[in-house]
Amino acid sequence: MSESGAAVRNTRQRSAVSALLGEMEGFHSAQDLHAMLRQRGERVGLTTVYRTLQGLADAGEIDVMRPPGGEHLYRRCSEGHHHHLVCRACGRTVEVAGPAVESWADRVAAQHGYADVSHTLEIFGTCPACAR
Amino acid sequence: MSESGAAVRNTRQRSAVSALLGEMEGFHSAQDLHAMLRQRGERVGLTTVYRTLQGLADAGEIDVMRPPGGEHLYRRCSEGHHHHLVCRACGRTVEVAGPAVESWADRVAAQHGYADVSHTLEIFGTCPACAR
DNA sequence: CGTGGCAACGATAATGATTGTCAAAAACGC
DNA sequence: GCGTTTTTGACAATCATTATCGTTGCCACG
Repeated sequence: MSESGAAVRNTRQRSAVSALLGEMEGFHSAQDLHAMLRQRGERVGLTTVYRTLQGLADAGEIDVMRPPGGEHLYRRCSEGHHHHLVCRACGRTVEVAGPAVESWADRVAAQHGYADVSHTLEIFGTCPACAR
Repeated sequence: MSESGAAVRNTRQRSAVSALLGEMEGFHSAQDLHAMLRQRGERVGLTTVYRTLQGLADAGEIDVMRPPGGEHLYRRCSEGHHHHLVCRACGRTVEVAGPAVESWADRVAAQHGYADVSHTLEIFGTCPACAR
């Protein structure tokens, strides 16, 4: 028992999910991803997909969105803190950064004495292609 | 058959839900509110509570939050656009306004050609009382 | 190279909030 | 009051997510 109790094992299924996320554009639900893995012939259980996605999300390697309407959507994103500009119609997503927003949120929270601050921000709109 | 067929009727149940929201502080789930109405002796069906809350939310009279963990939370808020600073531990909520954020969001969306823009923003932290 | 411990897997059942259904009741206009 | 139309509400249905638990396979160490 080494002191680095990571104990995260490298399994075929985990690799498959991670690889799939690497290729995909945009957000997809857990069940979507599961279906795609099946189509590819990868045999991965739905439970495992959920578990893996949660693990990746906890590790900060993917982003989670909870759109009104039910399912959680996951996506491999660039590193660092950023937010999303999402098309209501087609789902096309643009990553946006807003340093000013980050500092504003921290400042406002601090003013009210709140500590250990985080925030969520999503921008919705209709993209140029769908606007027509 | 008139197209202006709003026809929103004023019912005892609707008043009860609205009144309850007026007295409550903080966010509460639909099932919470339903239980409270029951305790008061008001006889309102759970289905109706959901419907009423949705109606109020659509009308912009209350705000909805979807915290990680499941249930939708509803709250009567001050009018106008604002966001929430929520304590992770006790749920205490502060309304905050950030005109700069609004314009930033609109500007960013416009830069990418997105139209009909809206956004959601929540700030989470630990309030002074819970920090100790 | 073999083996044992332990985490991960995965099929299935359980959970639980939300939504749909539809007959009966209540509101509103006249 | 009366008829029409909306609303109500008990219950069933939906459906994504989570828990369960026996099995499998990874990994380290002998």
